Amino acid sequence: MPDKNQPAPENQPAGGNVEADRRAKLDRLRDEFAIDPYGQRTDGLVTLLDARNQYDEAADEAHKADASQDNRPAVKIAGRVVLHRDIGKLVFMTLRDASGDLQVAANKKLLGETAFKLAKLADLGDIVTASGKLAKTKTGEITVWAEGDDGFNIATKSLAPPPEKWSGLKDPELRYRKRYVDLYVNPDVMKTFATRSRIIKSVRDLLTDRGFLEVETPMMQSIAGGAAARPFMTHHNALDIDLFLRIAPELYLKRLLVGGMPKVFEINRNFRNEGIDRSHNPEFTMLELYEAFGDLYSVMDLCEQMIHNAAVMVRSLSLQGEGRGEGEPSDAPATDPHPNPLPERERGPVLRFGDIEINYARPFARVKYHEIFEKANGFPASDGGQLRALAQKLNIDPAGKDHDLLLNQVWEETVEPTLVQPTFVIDYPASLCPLTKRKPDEPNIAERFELFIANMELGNAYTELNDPDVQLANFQQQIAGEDDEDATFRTTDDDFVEALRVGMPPAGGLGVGIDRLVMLLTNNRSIRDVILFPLMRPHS
RNA sequence: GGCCGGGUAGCUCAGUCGGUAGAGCAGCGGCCUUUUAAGCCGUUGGUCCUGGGUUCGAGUCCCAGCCCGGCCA
Repeated sequence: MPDKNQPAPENQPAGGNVEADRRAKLDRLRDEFAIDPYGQRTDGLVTLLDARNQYDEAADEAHKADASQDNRPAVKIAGRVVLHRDIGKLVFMTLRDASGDLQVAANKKLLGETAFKLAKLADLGDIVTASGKLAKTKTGEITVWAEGDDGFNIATKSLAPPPEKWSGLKDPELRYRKRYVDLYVNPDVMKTFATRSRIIKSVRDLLTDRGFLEVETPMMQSIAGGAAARPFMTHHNALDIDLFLRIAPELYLKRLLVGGMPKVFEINRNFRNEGIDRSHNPEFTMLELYEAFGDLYSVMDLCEQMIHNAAVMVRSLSLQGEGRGEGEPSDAPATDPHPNPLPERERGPVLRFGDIEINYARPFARVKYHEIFEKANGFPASDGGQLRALAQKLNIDPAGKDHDLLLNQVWEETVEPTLVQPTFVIDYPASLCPLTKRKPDEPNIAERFELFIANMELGNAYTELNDPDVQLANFQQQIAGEDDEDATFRTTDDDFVEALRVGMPPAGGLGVGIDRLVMLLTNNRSIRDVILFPLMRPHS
């Protein structure tokens, strides 16, 4: 056994002597206990939640009354040690896995000598296995009482010093950089990402049930089209060509409609070389879908159903959680400062987002762009004089802007803050949406909607433009009209125009920001809390 | 891009008026068979983000920079 009192070695690793102490234990596991501190396959494990649910109160009571009666269920479990209480000949540990926490007791009388020594040797952060019977302690805690020669083992030694055991890992920078620690230290984080996976599955299930085909289109494109955004650039060596990471899959998905796929969708990453803030990460996940012979309204119904379904699913998850005494939204206050402003209607789940509650009952509100402007501001959107006056009051410079552009800036300032509950805004001015079909009887109105929830723009949809001549003219006008540096990235996608010449059926198209949807449904105010590894500047 | 806040032990945080760097947890050495953040005794551990400056003396004051967060555009 190494001398514990010897001075710490030189070249101490970061973490003071903690890692050195743990490396000494690693050596002991190999030399003294002859076990592999990095483990191997283990069959027959159950999750900590499953183990807890197998506890049999009657069997426990019967055994306590008469020790010769023992029908208590036995389980084999694995988990990370998050608490370790050594009281001599008895050691209590709290293990954690993705399903929850469970206490293990190592009793010198029940365990083999080696297994008991291992239990005393285990450190916070080690991944251990235990097998034994389920029984409550004096204080009523359901506990696995490890038993036998193999009743306890260290499956993976952790060398890194763990975070503080009840304050946990709080520093947001460390949480994002060391997400692998954040996930096990902060159970709400695990829950958010489990819910994220379920939300995406819910969206995917609805679309595949409706006959949509899931496809993958290029992320590396020689022309970055389908949106107005600055792309990332890269280079392919063998072909010696510059490529862009895509800013949108739109132009490829539409080519699939041309080819005869009637309903397609893609859930995948887009990349935009722009700023980072609470709602923007350079790579983010979008759903885009296209439905041949649909239009704005067909995809509106689909969008509404999709978000409603996801909210119902999340609500049911949190109700299950409440049953076990967990599952409240991560930062829900202990006492509700805004008691029940909305009754939970039979059809509609209600989910908290920050201080507000969002009711996802169908149908969502549908409002016209101009009407809601007038309602918010008290004068018609067509009134240029009042519009300019209001713009100045809002510190928006009207110089050089045409009516609709100025209107939209004022609209964003004055109307968006009112759009809290799920609301489809329709009848956008056509000049703001050059890539959208016009209403047949109102050429100044675009067949477009945007969906707002909690003041965030969540979805955007069009009746898609499929006239190749109009599309080509729009490309050319867009390039001619812009002389900022972004314009260097804009190129007419001739092949896309060629595809439209082949003929794309009339179609509805929809885009939904998946990260924002997850933020809403999991009550996280920052996109970094719903992306596992948000982009951070590298550290030395 | 602008403004504001933060960066001190592995983690969570104190640090007064500028006067030799602190606590809890973790770690290490002990004691302990029903603990719940176990407890008790002892104890190790510091590039105070970086670089300049002021000063007899800087974690603290000043300047510049880096990183993170928040608000705004």
